[in-house]
Amino acid sequence: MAWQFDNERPIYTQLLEQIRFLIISGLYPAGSKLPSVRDLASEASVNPNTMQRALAELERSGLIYSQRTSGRFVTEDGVLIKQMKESIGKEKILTFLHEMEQLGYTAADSVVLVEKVVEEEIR
Amino acid sequence: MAWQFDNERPIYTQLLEQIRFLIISGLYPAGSKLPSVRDLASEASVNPNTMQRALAELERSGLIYSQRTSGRFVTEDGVLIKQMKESIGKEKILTFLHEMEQLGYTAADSVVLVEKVVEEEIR
Amino acid sequence: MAWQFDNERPIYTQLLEQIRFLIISGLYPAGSKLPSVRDLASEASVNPNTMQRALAELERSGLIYSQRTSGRFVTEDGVLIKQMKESIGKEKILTFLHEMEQLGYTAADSVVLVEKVVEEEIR
Amino acid sequence: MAWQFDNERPIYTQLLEQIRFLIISGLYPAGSKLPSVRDLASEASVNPNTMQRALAELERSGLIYSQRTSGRFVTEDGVLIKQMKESIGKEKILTFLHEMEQLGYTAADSVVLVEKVVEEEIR
DNA sequence: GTGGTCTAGACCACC
DNA sequence: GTGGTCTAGACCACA
Repeated sequence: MAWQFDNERPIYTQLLEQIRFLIISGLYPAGSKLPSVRDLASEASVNPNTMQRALAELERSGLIYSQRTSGRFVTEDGVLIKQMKESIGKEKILTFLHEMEQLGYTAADSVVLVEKVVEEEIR
Repeated sequence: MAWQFDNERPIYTQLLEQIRFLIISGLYPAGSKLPSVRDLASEASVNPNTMQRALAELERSGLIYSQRTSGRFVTEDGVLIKQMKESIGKEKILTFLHEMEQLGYTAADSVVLVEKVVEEEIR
Repeated sequence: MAWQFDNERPIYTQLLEQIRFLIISGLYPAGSKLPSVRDLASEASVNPNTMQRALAELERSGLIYSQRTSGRFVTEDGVLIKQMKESIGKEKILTFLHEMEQLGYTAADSVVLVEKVVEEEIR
Repeated sequence: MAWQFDNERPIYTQLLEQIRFLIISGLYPAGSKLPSVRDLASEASVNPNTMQRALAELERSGLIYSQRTSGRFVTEDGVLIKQMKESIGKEKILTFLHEMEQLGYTAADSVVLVEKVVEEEIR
């Protein structure tokens, strides 16, 4: 896994997103145990406090839970994971459409443009 | 014009975007004179310095220029305005697609999802 | 004559420099009569007040003088004109050398670099 | 370091130039950490905001970058630093030659005059 | 402690 | 009245 960050946004946010991706994509399957904070932190070359914060946020969202003695685990609730993915995705789409409107494109315009860009990318 | 801001991002950035929208959408036509910094600032209820900063950034992008003592004007270059709109739009699309991939959706998935959301919105 | 200005410096300064050039280069010969402020201003598309100020500064430097009733004239003192040219030139050279030192180039470095640039330009 | 300013040009511009000199000359080596905004500001006896602005401009040029919470650093790209020095130098030379032409000196004249002034200075 | 943002208020040159 | 600069002082998120 390539951990890399930009300076524009908080590190912990970017950590959160990347770990969330690992879970949502199934690389960290439902119910599996996460590496320790220390290990995750050293792997990502960040301060353990920062990693801690990212995990705490993920815990708040319900995607992971911590077992006092034995560490942190991905939720066993596969449905939750799927819902999470879908709701975040929808959120991103709405934000995107809103920003495009902000630029003067209607939702219909945006659809067409996205299709066009995707086609270009494929070529 | 309804000037409103969220607390997540710098105000000057949001000012910039909103003014840019006014230009791109043609509400401030090419070559037209902008209100003075002070007027814009008071209209948006921000400090003149904050507005100044937003305008300075817009100036750097070439969308507006300032005439030492007579005020600020929208660029006369209509083509530039159009290009700006398109390039910002494309940028937003690419960012969006990237974030969706980050969530586990392929570009093709994203297209379908956007279409679906737009349809829902219309209903 | 092509009158054109940039926004970085005061208009009257740029007017001054351009008129000074006309005198120093002999296009406005020693002793000759200058066009009226109004004519000069309209030709340069600037406010007469601005042109007035430029001429006043030139007058202060001794390059021109005004005859209450009959208008403004270039000084008859050809030597003064020549001296002016040389002293301004020397001033510019010293400023230039100082700026280059500011960049980490010695005076000797600067000489070599200027020669190199001039050669390139010629080619 | 002797921080001193003239009143003709914005302080932030002069700060920028002086810090740029420190970098270009190697006094602040590639990759090294700069003092904090506050420290630099107090050292130069200017308002932190003014120093901030100078640094922000330097950042835009690529000579330095900021690490959200750990400070600002000189770019690690030594080549960029060298290129910057050369391109700024060339720019200054072209401006100089242009100004001299404006005075009625050809490029060849200018070369000779610069040499003469430098010789005088040495004596 | 670090960079970053914002406000309030002042001053300046220019036209 | 216009843009531009500067100061002083405050607050914030982040690490």
